[in-house]
Amino acid sequence: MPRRGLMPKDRQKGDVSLEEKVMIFVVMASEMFKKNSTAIFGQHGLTFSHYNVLKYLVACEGGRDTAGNVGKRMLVTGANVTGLAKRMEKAGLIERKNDEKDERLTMLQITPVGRKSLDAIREIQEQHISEYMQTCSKEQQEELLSVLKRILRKGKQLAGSKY
Amino acid sequence: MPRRGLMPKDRQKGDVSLEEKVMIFVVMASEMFKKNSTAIFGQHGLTFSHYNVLKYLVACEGGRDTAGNVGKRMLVTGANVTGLAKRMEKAGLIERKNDEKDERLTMLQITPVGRKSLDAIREIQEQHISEYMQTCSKEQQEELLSVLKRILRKGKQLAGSKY
DNA sequence: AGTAAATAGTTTATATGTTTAATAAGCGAG
DNA sequence: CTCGCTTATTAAACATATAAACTATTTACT
Repeated sequence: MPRRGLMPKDRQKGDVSLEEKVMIFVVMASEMFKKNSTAIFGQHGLTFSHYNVLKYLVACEGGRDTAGNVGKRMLVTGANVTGLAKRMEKAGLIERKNDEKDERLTMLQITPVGRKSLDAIREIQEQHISEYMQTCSKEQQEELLSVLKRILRKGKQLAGSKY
Repeated sequence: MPRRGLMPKDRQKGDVSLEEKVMIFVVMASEMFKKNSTAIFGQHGLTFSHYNVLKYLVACEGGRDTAGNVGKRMLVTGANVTGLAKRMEKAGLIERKNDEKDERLTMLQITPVGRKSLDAIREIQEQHISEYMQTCSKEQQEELLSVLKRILRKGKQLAGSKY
């Protein structure tokens, strides 16, 4: 029987390689974390995306950045940011206004309400995350982070210049 | 100044803990992988969800399982499976029919077209995944998988009996 | 200055995914 | 045989995502 590609001879067609298992579990762990986080954020009127935008903005100079940069960070297209930003503005979490120097730019700025929402969530989310991380040592966390960073960088490479 | 919770004294309020960084990168790596995979699957008329359903079904006895079990595997609610399964049936990837023994159950079964789609994607997706995994050793992959499994299990715990 | 190209966002159309709540139908224990 | 449980579907509302077409602005070049 002919063998194709890189499949080890002890792995059958229907089996799943270690490599694929790793990526499957990256995705499943992520999905589970997102769902549990969304449940927490929802109690404070935020979606997972809302939280991440706020979390990013609050770390920016003046609590503001361009729509484009937010999109890059969130790994989504510009059209997406428009809708997301509008919903967040309607919820009072951010403000949108054009940059004074470059009128093409839409600046997104976190509002006091947005900061308050983040504050309300901070402790419980830290606790939530700690639950997951209790399953591994600090050293394992460091290594996990290092590997994930390399995986993400590779992903960006593969995606080209989209993000 | 009072200190609250478990925040180490050398971390400022706006900073991100190692623990949170790990989870952020789990999510970002997952999102990036999903996007790149979706681009590949899209060339064969599949979404990321479609692929995962097919991948699961093909490993099942007779290429079939209940809608409920598929939902559990995909970490989504039943209502979601209904819509997903309908779209996949319309695309000819699966068949839906009631179980003969228990008429409550909706069995989802992969069709020859579904199998062919999977076959068409297999090699390129294996190559795609290998690209990511070239960034770390087999030993690191084993450890990564082991940690992710624990994280996922913890996530399921936290979610209760939903999945 | 004037024009072309590049950049940033928005709009539109479409598809997909998601949750909650209400409903329907079948099964099984008593 | 009927009550309660399980399973799945439906419906409504909304969030997310993409591509393609379009507007407006800036920058580079002649």
